[in-house]
Amino acid sequence: MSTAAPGPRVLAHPDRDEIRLEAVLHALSDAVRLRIVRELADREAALSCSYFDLPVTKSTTTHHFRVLRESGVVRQTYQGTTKLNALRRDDLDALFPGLLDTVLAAALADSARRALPGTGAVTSSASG
Amino acid sequence: MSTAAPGPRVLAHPDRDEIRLEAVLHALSDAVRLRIVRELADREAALSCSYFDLPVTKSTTTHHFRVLRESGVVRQTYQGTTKLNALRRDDLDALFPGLLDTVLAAALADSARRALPGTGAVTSSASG
DNA sequence: ACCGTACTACGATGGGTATCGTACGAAGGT
DNA sequence: ACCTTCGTACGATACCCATCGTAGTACGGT
Repeated sequence: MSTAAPGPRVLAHPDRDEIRLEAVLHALSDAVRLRIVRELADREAALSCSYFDLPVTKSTTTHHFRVLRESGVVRQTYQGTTKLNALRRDDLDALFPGLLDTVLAAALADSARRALPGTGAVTSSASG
Repeated sequence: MSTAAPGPRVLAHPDRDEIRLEAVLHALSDAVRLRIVRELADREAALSCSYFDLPVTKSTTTHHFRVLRESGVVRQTYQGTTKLNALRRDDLDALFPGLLDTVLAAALADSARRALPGTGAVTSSASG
């Protein structure tokens, strides 16, 4: 006997038109999650959770993936013991054309910029 | 006598290269703030805080404007008793090209979509 | 000098959330 | 069967944050 229900192993995802912009932006406004999304976009493939080398524990990782899934940014599917994470690029692009790519480009620019101590460009502002 | 320092009435803004993507995304991930930013972009002008008819109290409004300012999304300047808020479009566009416009377009799409009950497009997902 | 308008500061509060540790469940290999 | 790997669930914690009300400051007009 299998005692009872052994666990459906099914993950709830928002439908395409249940995806809300604010939830997406919130999901992307965290450093760890942004890193995950960037990696997913770079690899252009579904990656397991353990693929990522994140500066947080496994529980926290689970939490972040859940936020990404529930906001509609990634789709998670079980593949044996591992769970594959794929960017919902089609849905995101359909709903918010260009948003993902622009954020990705911005993330690249942001991290590149922050890696440099001072490129001489003091920018401006704080003047008037 | 003016007792002491009457108050500099100067507001701290992040320098252009202190603006962080995550902070910007976080600032934009709130419905009230997104609404403010959309209005600012639509009017293409600096608007006073009281211009906005927001569903929150004045204290909360102040809070939201501060988040927008401290994240580098808006620039605030005093103009007599009122405070003018202007989108930092130049800085944002220089740092994250296209980000603001894409988010703005996404916000438009999102609110338009949410205004409609059901357009027939049941989307997909939730199938496997 | 007075008042009104515009915004701020402070304190409080409730809810969210990022983090952890530990214990558990599910799938696969030996 | 057993163990390992992968991920989840739950509880705890500390922090952040959106919200409010009230009291206060700054500026401009009368």
